[in-house]
Amino acid sequence: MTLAFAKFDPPPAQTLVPAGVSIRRAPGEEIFAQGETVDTVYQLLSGAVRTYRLLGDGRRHVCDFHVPGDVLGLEAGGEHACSAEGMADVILLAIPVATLRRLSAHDPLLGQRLLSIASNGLQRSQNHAAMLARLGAVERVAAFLIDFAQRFDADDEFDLPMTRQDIADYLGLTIHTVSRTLSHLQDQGLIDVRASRRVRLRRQDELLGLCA
Amino acid sequence: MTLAFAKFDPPPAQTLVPAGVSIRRAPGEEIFAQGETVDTVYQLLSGAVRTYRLLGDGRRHVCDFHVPGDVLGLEAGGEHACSAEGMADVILLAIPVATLRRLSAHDPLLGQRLLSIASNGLQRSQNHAAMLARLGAVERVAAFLIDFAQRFDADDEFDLPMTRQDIADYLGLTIHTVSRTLSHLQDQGLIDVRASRRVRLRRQDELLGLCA
DNA sequence: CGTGTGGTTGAAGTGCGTCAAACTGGGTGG
DNA sequence: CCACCCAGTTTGACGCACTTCAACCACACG
Repeated sequence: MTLAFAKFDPPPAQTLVPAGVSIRRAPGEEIFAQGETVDTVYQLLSGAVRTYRLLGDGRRHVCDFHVPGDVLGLEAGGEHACSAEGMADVILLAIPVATLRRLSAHDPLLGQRLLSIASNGLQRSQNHAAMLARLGAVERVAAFLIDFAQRFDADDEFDLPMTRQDIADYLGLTIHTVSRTLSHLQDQGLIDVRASRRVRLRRQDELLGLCA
Repeated sequence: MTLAFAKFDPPPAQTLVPAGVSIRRAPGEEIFAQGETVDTVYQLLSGAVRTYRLLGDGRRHVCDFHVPGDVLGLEAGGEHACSAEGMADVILLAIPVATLRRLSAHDPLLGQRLLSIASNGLQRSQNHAAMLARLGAVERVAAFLIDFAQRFDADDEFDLPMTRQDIADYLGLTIHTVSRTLSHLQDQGLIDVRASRRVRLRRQDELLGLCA
């Protein structure tokens, strides 16, 4: 658990609770699945995770991408509304909900912390919904790049841990449109796609201007 | 406050806390506004409320419609991410966040209640996002009608408290598409639009089948 | 009876999806 | 070392669903 921290830089801001065990997952491996009973909550220590839902007819919707420090699986009903998978090698802190409930019964601060995590998730989801409802393809891709850069790296050049299909399913587009839009932004000189997974943001201010 | 309950049937399941004062708002009147500091949380006692965001260029996105019993304004950061307005005459219970914080410090059950409210909101928002990302106009309108009927009324005929523009801004469509889609569903015999605001669901099962 | 707000409907335009094909880089085996 | 393969990606041509533009309609209110 502390070992997991040691080799990464920077370490997650803080662990949710001084409890739980760290687990490891390979890329593409399932962490929890849509419909499963929620008995464990996870905090991502390193790597990157996607959460997604499968619709009735097989269409996929990526709910969010998660970075170290994020808490996953803190959900309302008794069962998970999303599945979660690593997009790279992933280390997580697994915390039984029973433990969480027990601790928060005596620690109002933890309760507030959990509330704040859920509220933050709500806010992210509402941003996401607003984007899907009202922005065009260029605006969506620009918003995605800006958001990703802020959350993962804060640098202006970085590697994307997800495929074009993941991005498309997150943005409500097809891989074709995502690919075309990235090419388009490159033609405009706003970004460099140095390799399919490696991107440099050249005019972050202009990208931001595109996000409405 | 109890007076507010008395004249409505059924009354909201339960009040959040035995505190706060009831306030009244006219249709279209603001309850709180995007960007304002969160100093009060509201529980809707009667009427119907829309929460919405304005994007940079004036486009509007309706985050959700709220029914009696719903809690509004429980948000993460220090400020509201949405504005809230009544769509009809509205009665709300206004609870200072300071009160809420004080009570929840000594009542872990309240903390869990708040967490569950926020998680439910998150789940609704994720459903909403998935719909916006992946469903077509007919599916969106069908999903909206089914959801609304379940939450407001549970009957198969009801009045919509919102305008076509509200629905369009909620579904990520234009009023034209919403109107056309309703006409289309009526032509199929799935619904009756008895007046512009009054709808009857004739084949709820088939509507449900459209929602993927 | 005139005016205004909200809703419906038609015709034309367009942004993204679909279909189809070519490309790229990494891995494997001959 | 090269031939091959394969998943992921890019790009083009075309079609369609939804938007846009433009009327017209319905009902409430002064």
